[in-house]
Amino acid sequence: MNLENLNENQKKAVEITEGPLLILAGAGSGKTKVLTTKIAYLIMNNIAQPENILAITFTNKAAKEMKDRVISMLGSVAYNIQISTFHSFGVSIMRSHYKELGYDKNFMILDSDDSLTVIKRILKDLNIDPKQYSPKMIRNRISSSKNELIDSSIFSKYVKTEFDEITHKVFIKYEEKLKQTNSLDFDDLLILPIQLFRQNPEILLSYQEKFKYILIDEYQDTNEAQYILVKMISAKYKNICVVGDESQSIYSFRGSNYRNILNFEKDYKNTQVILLEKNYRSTQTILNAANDVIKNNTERKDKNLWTDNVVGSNIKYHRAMNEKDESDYVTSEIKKLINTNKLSDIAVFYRTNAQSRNMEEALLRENIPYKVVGSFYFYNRQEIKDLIAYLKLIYNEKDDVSLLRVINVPKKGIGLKTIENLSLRAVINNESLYQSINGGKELEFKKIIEEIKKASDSLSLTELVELTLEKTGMKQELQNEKTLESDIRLENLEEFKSITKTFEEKNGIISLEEFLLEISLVSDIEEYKNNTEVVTLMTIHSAKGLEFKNVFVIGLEEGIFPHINCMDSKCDLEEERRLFYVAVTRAKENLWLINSRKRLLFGNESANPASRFISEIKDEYLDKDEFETNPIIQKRIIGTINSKEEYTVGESIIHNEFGKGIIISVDKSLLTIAFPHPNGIKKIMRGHSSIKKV
DNA sequence: GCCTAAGTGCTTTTT
DNA sequence: GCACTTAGGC
Repeated sequence: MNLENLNENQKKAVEITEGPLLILAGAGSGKTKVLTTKIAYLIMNNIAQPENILAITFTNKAAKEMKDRVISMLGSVAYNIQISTFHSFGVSIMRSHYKELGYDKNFMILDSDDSLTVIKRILKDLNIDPKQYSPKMIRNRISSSKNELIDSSIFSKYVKTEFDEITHKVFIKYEEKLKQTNSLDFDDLLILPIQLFRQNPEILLSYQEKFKYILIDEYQDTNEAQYILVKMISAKYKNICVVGDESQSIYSFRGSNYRNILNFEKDYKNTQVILLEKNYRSTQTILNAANDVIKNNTERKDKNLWTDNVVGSNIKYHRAMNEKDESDYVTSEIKKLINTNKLSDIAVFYRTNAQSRNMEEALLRENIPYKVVGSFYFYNRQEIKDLIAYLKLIYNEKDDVSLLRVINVPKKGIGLKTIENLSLRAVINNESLYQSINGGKELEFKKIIEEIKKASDSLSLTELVELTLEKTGMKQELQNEKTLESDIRLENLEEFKSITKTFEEKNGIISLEEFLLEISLVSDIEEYKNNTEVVTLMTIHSAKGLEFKNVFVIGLEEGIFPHINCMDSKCDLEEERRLFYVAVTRAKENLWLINSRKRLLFGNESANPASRFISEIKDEYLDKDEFETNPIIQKRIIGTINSKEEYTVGESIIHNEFGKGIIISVDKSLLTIAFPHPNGIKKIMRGHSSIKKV
């Protein structure tokens, strides 16, 4: 096989096929090229059969990209290579071994929203006030525990605070509920395979024998469960090749631990290490800027990323007046690019999903086609969620969560009372809600589901969707409504059918099971579309692993990026900096860094100083476009507080947490108060703690 | 049981 | 600004 187009180290990385191999690959150093070439090398040199190779990536996007590349190198044999995300790999294990773990064949996967719904319901059952104990926090706590392989019984040993105690109670119920409804959450997809392997060494052995060659991309982002899973499967042959860069570790909120990559040599004896330091992607200027920023992090291995690409043009820094002005600026710059660039060469990155909206509005106004990657907006629409809930229930009647969602959709007079009775009966008889239906208006509902179920065997997926929309009355209801709103909903449902159609065209005859599994892991509509000639909008997290000729990073303000929740601890701040590093190193030729003096945040106007990351870049690499030097922003926290007392604007008060402040506005019982604060960040707080008149 | 208005809290990031 | 919850009238 011809490895001529690789450099020395890349070549070595491909040729070392036996034993543990650690590839420390800086941004843009061609690691995907190395990985895909390595897979091709293994197969073409008959070292491994396609089915002996397991390649794991982090995002669906990355998996798809790798698969496409391998297919173009190897042709159809490549279809037998398991290239997937950790989670979809987990699904494939569960589909073969659900029995050993006591699940039914038609298990369902809950996304994080579903998990939250389950937890809210448990809180209700346990009479716990969700305002006092945030369901989200409980969910996150449970999820991170699971990712550390801590189940509820182990968790009991770590209970210290009252919150822990509540979490523990909910944790137990949550486990019960999921098992009872034959459902798995995302974390189960990692920990159940581990449990399976621990309990059944012979099954583990079969996986070890099957996957003799293992490749893991973005190893710095693995969490404990993923780390253990990989370790187990690779234990026999130890042909494990991991690629990563601790400077790009950005998933610690999900339990990822970049020390996994720093410790790889200790974990796997006789590891060979290869450094890929030459960058093929970016101009020298962009690379210099990235290096300037990342060197402010203390916890990192020293890498020296270099390139022999051209110096390139300076990075453009623009400070806009407000968020509208910001997106208008980006749009006008994009318009300048259109003549000489493909739209697919342009990307806009932001820190939080909410920031896409202004950008979308501006692009819509100017008729510039775009796509928002990783937006679950479509699947989060009420009508789509309802439809999916119906489909899930048709597939798995034990799915109580879905049943509760749609039992009264469209409205048929089934309210709280009915559901309470139903729940009670279900608990007593230890059966699902669906099973416990035996009369009333609910029976009508059950009959409809039964009818669709019966018909489903002889229908294609798209036909099944159509039948569901008709039999349930969802379609009729919307057609009768005849409002703008209902029209949009109908359109969305049509769009859903076009997704199932595309799906069928791509995959042939597809079962409801396969479809539901797929959309539970890939709930991003863009993955199913082929609209390639568009500008790409996405969060920096989704941008990892990708590259674009022209990159805009917006919202570079203290409090947004670095995000306000990440500014307190050094460790979080370093992760924000790594995130910024990822953003910058996506750009091949041109980079814009943009922020705004003022913006509407949570409905309040706020003024944030420019992100510290900008000042970490040497001035010589920046073309600054701001019509005044950065003013020293007045340092204050703004708090809004409920109060019955009479206050007037301008009055001084004392707050028991923030100290002295001044009333800025009075709106009914809502007060907005300014407090001096060293960070210069506005913090919105409402409805708690007391203030006193001075 | 359904509808509406008022109230409340909230946004990191992904599978 | 928005989505979600809750209370109260029908």
